[in-house]
Order: sequence, then C-alpha cells, then structure tokens
Amino acid sequence: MSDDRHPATEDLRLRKVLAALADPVRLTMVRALAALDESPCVELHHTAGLTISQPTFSHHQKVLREAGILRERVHGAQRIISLRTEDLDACFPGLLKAVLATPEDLV
Amino acid sequence: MSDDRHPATEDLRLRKVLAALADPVRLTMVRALAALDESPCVELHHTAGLTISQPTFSHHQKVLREAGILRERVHGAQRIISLRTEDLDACFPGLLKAVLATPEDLV
DNA sequence: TCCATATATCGATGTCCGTCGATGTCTGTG
DNA sequence: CACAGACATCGACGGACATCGATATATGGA
Repeated sequence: MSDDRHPATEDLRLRKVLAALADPVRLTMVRALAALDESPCVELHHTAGLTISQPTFSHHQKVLREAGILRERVHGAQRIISLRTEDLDACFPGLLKAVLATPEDLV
Repeated sequence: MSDDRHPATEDLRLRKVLAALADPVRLTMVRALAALDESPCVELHHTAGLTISQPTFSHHQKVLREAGILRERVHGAQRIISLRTEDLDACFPGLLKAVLATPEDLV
C-alpha cells in the first residue's frame, strides 16, 4: 500500500496535515482533487485553475503527499493522484469532511 | 457580541483558521484551552507547558483571536480567553471537534 | 499616588517556505 | 535510438513569520 514515498496510516500527524492544508494553493488542490476523485497532475493543475509554475505545483504535491493527504499511482509516464480519504478519516475523523464541506465563499 | 478586536461569525474564513491551527504552539494553546474551558492568559501559558516568552504568547493569542478561534473577556487587569466553539461549529461543522478529538500521540 | 501584576506593542533578527528557471529522469512513440 | 511529454530535483531569491528584549498601557491595591 505505502512505499517509501507515502507515510503509513499510523504515521500521519495532525500538525503535518494542518500545516499542509494551511497554504491556499494546497487547500485549492485538495478541494479540487475531491471533486475529480483521481487525476493526473497536469489535469489537476489545469482544473484547479492554478497560475503557479509546474515546479511549484510539484512542490505542493510533495508536501501533501508527505503529510499523507494524497497518494500517487504511476500510470505510464504520468502520476495519478487521489485523496487518502479513508486513511485521513481513520486518523482524524471528520477533519477532511469539514474542510471539503466548507462552501467556497467561506474558504 | 463582537467588538473590533474579534471578527464576526460570518467573517470567519477556513484559510485563516487552518493557518492559525497550523503552528504547533497555537495548536497546543487551542487544545489546552479546550480542557480549561476558559482561563486567564497567564494560567493557559502555564498549563499548556509552553516555554515561549510572554510577548510570543501574546502574539499567538492575537493570531488565534483574529482567526476567530478564541475570544477575550476583560476581567480586572487580566483577560479571560475561551474558544469560540459555537461560532466555529456554525461555520465549519466538525472541524474543531476533529482537532480536539485527536489523541496526543497523533498530534 | 506609587507599585506590582497582567497584557499589548514595537523593533530587530533569524529562519522557514513559497516561488521559479534550469535541468534531470523516466516513459511511450516513431 | 532520438524525441516529446510528464514530472521531479536543484539552487537561488524574496517575503513572511516566529521569536525575543525593551517598553508601553492598564488595572487593582497599599
């Protein structure tokens, strides 16, 4: 399930998760990813309407991955990313749901 | 209800709340405050076991207040602070509960 | 009124982090 | 094998922020 790039479920920490979600770009990525279910980086980058460069996107993706918020799956030359919904629910019940349920004008 | 120092309930924003909670000192303050119900600054500073200086504590308290996470009540020469639990629940249902319910070893 | 306590504000400093251009790595295709 | 596309990594830069000492403000008591 989790290689060396993804933290195990029991290694998730609230501080890391909150720090990852605190950045507006990453918060946008997470909320857009929830609507996409799963998606290649380039599609999420476009769909989320982000104006950042590709290296910056990659950086934020790494932060989210290391916090245990998203997982990556290799598919050819691209990586499919998705939220680790079940793992987050197992460690911090209700946290992700609260973040995703927030209407856009309260973000 | 809310003077000029406290944001109104309808002005709370998820980004601000998450950014405020992302700092380890402030996260400790919030979780300690939940156990104390309400408390003067000096008591929370001591009870939370923080090693920071008084100006730094005051700074973090201000960040939490401006994010709408805590409220201050003047009582003599001291200020009694408490969590804005109801207001946070109204804007971001389940968020604070998830943060407070996290066991210490997963923080 | 003088003082002690509680808290806020100011100014400076060091560190962290978001950002990007350049470049590297990998994969599929021709 | 050469090339193109997708993504990661590196190195540098600039801004944001956590921290603290010094100082200011306010309240209550002697």
